[in-house]
Parts: sequence; structure tokens; C-alpha cells
Amino acid sequence: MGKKNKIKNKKIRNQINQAPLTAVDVVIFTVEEKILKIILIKIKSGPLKGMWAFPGWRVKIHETLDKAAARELYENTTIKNAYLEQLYSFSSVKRDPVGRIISVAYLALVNFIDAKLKTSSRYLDIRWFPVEQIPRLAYDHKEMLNHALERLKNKLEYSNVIYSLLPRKFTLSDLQKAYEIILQKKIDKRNFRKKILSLNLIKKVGEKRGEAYRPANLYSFKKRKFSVAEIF
Amino acid sequence: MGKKNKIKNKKIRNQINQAPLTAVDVVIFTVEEKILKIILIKIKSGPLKGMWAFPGWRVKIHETLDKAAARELYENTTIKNAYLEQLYSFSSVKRDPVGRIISVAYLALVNFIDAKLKTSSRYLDIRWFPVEQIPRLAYDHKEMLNHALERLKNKLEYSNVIYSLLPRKFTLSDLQKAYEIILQKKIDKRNFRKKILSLNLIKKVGEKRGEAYRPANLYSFKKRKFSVAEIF
DNA sequence: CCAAAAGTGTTGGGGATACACCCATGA
DNA sequence: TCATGGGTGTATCCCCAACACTTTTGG
Repeated sequence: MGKKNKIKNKKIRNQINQAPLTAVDVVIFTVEEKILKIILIKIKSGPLKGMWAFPGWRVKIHETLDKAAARELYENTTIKNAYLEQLYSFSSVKRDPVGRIISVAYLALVNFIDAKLKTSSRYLDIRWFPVEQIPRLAYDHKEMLNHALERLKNKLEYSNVIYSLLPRKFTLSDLQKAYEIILQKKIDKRNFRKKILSLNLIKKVGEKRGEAYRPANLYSFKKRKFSVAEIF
Repeated sequence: MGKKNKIKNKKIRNQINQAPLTAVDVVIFTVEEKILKIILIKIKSGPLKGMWAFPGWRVKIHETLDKAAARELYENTTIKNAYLEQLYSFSSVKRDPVGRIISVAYLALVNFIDAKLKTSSRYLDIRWFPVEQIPRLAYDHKEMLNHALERLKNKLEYSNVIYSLLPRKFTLSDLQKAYEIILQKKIDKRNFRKKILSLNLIKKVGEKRGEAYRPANLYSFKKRKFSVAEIF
């Protein structure tokens, strides 16, 4: 190996050593059985093998962050069109013991029925966890979760994002419960209905849902598309 | 050069070619002469030479994004402790004609008196520009500016960040003007004073500021530290 | 005494909150 | 007929917005 090549090689190595790599991690929320849940995966190798973390992967050279997050969501849930939003970029120098990796966190909201967890050779395991029963997380993912929860709560209060957590048809009680679960507070039924209906975002469909007792009216969102409006 | 080395070299190259690099860009706001201004630099080389853009640079291997942004701010203004907040990460594949670079945008608020623009060999020029008179910007920096303005306006309405745009002592009229400049709307004087004083964030100091006519009371923030509160 | 900016209160409306009872259905 | 969740209306409060005149100073 010639001296010239040695130098070139060293230069390239330096470039790698001086440049943090970038990854995307996705915090995927759903509501099921009156519980707010997230997807965690079990790390397959490296010093953190066996720990739980959010699904995530390096950003490829030809894809945007949004695309990377959407890919990650799809590969784990088979969901293609969920609500997906960039959260924050995490960059502690020591956050990943393997190397210098900056992680751009994303927030995803999916409805439980559509989300089919897909086991992947990349992970040892993948599961839904209630937000209230989270194991110790790898990296700085606990912090990431806190950011995500904060953002979710805020977003709920000034937008209609909650539509993405619910099935197409739902009762007003379902909707109220979803709000209560995420915001972690009781809401007055009458005030809730007044407010929601006055926003004109949902419409009745047909009177089903007579599981027992008096059947409830079913509603659906007029537009299943993110929009900002005063909600609570 | 042996075959083994060739392969190794190729592998390293691939690693570079497959990994987007990460940079930080800082949108630095100030208010001067009743005008909202930002710092722009003129690009020194490459295909975008001569165009204006936000100051920014690659993230070093040993620094966090916050540190990189603070460094960038310091190198351009000599300011060490301004309000600095991560905005958003931009990642279009073609945003930089030179290569694949993801940019994490930061928002900085400085007061004009403290900010001494420092010419750097990295740029052809550096200047304050009124937000209303911005030249065509390089990269996706126009979009970045829009995000920054949006964030600034929102932040103003639910926090005390504006302290970082003002000198230590100011009159209520100064404060009101700053709000009006950024929010781009007239505010009623009596309602403004009622609201601001009720928040208990500022206190009187001494009655100066008698430039002409009736002298105004000077105020200062009780805490020059970011905090969230309902404002407007 | 005049010009210019500083300073000061009251009123009305809208949205949020608090609160309790009747209704429809299945068993 | 009863148990269960579905569904409805009113009174109050507080925050925000609208609005105009007096005060203090320098020249």
C-alpha cells in the first residue's frame, strides 16, 4: 500500500470519525382497552442487547427524515398512512455506546386495529407496552418518551389529531375516553359534547353500537386530515 | 495496493456515501429601531457562492447540537448566553447541492446592543437584515425562516422569551412595541399593561428615560430566564 | 401654553366550568 | 323492573376586547 493511499485512507477515516451519524426513532402511540400504549423493540446485539427501545434506524443517503420515519413505521406495523410528526433531535455525545449517533425522534399515532406488529430479524422482540408500565429504556429513550407525551397532550388541545388514534366510526364516549386517557383527567360529559359538536369536525353515521343497554350514536370525522383548531 | 485494502477502502467510502452529514443553522433574531432583524452571511465558495444564508456549520464529533448552535452563535456575534432553542431538522435530499446534509435549525434571540457582528474568514460577509427585506436565500433557508417566525410568534404568546430581545431596562412602551413588531399587530395600551403587570414577571426600577416630554418608568424582568406563562 | 408620549378604569360578550336528571335498551 | 351507559340545558364566572381622557414634562 503506497503512502498516498495511506493518507487518503486516513483522511476518509477522519471524515467518518468527525461526523456524527443520523438515525430516526419513532414513538408510536395507540389507544387500546382504555390504555395508552407504545411500541417497543428489544435490541438484538451490541452492548445494549436485550434492552427495550423505540424502533429506529439509520437515515439512508437517498431518503428524507420523514421518509425514514414512515419506512420505520411501515416496517414495524404495516401501516402506511398514519399521523407522523417530527418531534425533536437528540444529540448527547454518549447517548449511544456504539458510536456518535444523532437521533431525530418522530411521533406516530395509529389506531390499534390497523397496526399489525411485524417481527423483524432486526430485533429480538416487538410489543405494545402501556405507557404506565414501561421497562427501563435504552439510550435516552425515556427522555424521548417524555417529549412525545408532552407533545401529544399539547397537540390534542389545539388540533384534531386524535382522529388518527380512533377507528373510522366511534361513539362520543369513545372519543371522550381517548381524551381522558391521554390528558389524564376527567372531562365533563355535557361540556365535552357541546365543545366537540360545536367544532363541526365530526358527523353522525348510523345508530349502531348496541352492545348492551342503550345503543350509542356512531360518529366519524368529516376529514381524516390534520387540522388545527381550538379543542379544550 | 492489495485487494484487501481496496475492499476496506471501498467499504469506508460506502459508509460515507450512505450517511448524510449533519449541520446546524442558526436563525438569530433581534429588534432594532422598531424592526425585527436577522443575521445572514454570504457564502464564500461552492456553487452557491455569493448567496445569503443563515450562519451554520457541520456538527463536530464531540459536541451536541445545542453546543454546535451556541458555538455558531458565539462565533458570529460574540454572544455567549442568549436564548437558544432547537427548531426543526430539515432533510430534503437535494437541499444542498454539494452533498447530502441534514440541517438542524436553531432559533436565537439576542438584544442588538450585545451582538457584535464578527466577520469570519468562513464567509464573504455578514449583516443584519430586516425580516421584511430578505434577499433570496440559499438552500431551504426561506422555509427555515418561516418556521422560525412562526415559532417566535407562538412562543411570544405563551412565554416570557421576549426578555432576551430587550435591554435590561425598558419602558412598557418599549415592551409593547417589541410585541407589536413581532406579532405584526396593534395592541391596546391599557389591556397590554393590565396583562403584563398582572403576570408579575417585571418590576419597576427607576424613573429615568426622560428623552423628551413625560419620562416613562423603567422596568426589568424579575428573572431573565425562560419560563412559560400565559401572555395574551 | 403647547406638543408629545405616559398613564389610567369600566363595560359587555363569549367561552369555559359546574352541576343533575331523564332516556333507551337488554336481560 | 332494573341496571347500565346514552343523552341533554342552565347559571355563573372570568378573561378578553373595546374604548377616551388626564397627566407630566420640555421647549
